[in-house]
Amino acid sequence: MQKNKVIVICGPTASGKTALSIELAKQINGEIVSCDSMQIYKDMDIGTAKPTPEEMQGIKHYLIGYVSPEVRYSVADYKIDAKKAIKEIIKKGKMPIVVGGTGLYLDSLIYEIEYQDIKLDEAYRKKLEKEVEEKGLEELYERAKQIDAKAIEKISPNDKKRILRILEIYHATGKTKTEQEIESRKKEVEYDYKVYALNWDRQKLYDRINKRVDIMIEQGLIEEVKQILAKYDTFPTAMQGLGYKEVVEYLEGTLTKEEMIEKIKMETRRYAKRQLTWFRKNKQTIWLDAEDEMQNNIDIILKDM
RNA sequence: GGCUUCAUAGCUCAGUUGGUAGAGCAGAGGACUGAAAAUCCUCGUGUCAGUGGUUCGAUUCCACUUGAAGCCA
Repeated sequence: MQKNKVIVICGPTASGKTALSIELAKQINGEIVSCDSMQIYKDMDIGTAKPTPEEMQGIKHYLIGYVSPEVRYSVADYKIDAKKAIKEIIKKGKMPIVVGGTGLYLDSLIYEIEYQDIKLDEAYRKKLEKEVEEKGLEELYERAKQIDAKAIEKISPNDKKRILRILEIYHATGKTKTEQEIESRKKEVEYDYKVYALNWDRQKLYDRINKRVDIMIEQGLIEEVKQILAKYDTFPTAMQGLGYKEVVEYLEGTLTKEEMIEKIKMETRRYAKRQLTWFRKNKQTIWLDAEDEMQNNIDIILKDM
């Protein structure tokens, strides 16, 4: 049986994914599934560059602004939500278009990675964090090495997050990370994902990022952050968002306004670089020249259909 | 106008008791399976301001020039 096609538009931040995907959706009767770890949150609109209703032009978007910033969201949640959205779109007889820049989330779809149904053990993570402080990361690194020597080969002794993760997986499931990863890739990929990535001359992309940050400030990013801080109490992951944590530093007086703006620009440029590294890894990806006419790129996508 | 100090990587600065130089930041490349807009790894040749002089050899010492900062008038 032929698999259903799912179009994927990825690329670094500020590369024009939104505009291209909406135009494409209009031409092929599509609907859009966002693949963005920050646009999922409510009330975080300006800083995450969510498409506005006007921009959407009536095209339905899924997985945008539907989670409270107080919720701890993860790739495992995303996988479930995105698959559901894709299924729904196909059921309607429309074409699903996955759009976004979060490489980890995207991989969960295109490689059909299966996550076991386990919750994060907050208490255990806190305990580990405390141990790091008291005994040092080295000791936990050694412990992780005992549990899963293969996984630790690829992990730096400084990579706290991944070292803790090895311990957490073992604690929660009794399995090693290596074992778990093998199991997670057993299922056949359900859809025929066609992955396109937008590419820019680096300097031009950076100019766009810089300009976009200035616009976010003009549009009221600082006010948006103030409102979120007033409305919610905790931010397990949402405050990792670029722009948000820097505005918080500014509000706390750690940074001047100018320093804050420069820092957001710089961190966003680096983020774009990391995104490009991620997307370059998948050799099936078809790269589109974002500086070309939009319709030319749409035609390239249409030709493959 | 006089005196003093400074001029080294894109930026901030070390350093060479004379044998052509190295940190941080920026930047580049990479990794990535439940925090991922996160987290982590690797990568340092540049007329050592310019022109002369001393010297086997000058970025280093000397003179002058240019520029910057400070002090005195």
